[in-house]
Amino acid sequence: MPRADLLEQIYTIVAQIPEGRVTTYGRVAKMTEGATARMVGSAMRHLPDGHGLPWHRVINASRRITEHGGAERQRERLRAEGIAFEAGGRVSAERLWP
DNA sequence: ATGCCGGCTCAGC
DNA sequence: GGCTGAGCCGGCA
Repeated sequence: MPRADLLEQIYTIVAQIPEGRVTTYGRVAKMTEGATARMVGSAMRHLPDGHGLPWHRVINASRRITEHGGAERQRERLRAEGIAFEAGGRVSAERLWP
């Protein structure tokens, strides 16, 4: 599967995450045909402005926000959608999107 | 071609 | 739950 197609699949999947729900890099990766969690993370990082994708709804397998440049922004966006963080900065498992 | 690093994961302790 | 190491992927130097 060519890299461009995987990227397209990643975008399509991320675009489907409902508001107020989250999913993980690994889950998104598994829904594609061959992408790895790292590729998903990389894809999210290089998103241009105004893409409209809910990149903030993608968190790591520990159900936490991976520390990086825009981590703060991501946390705020999620909170704005009504997503609460449990002790340890974790997102409730019920918020996970299949 | 070679090597290193990444918004990651998972198996093993 | 925390720490470590491998994974064998793509992008970039």
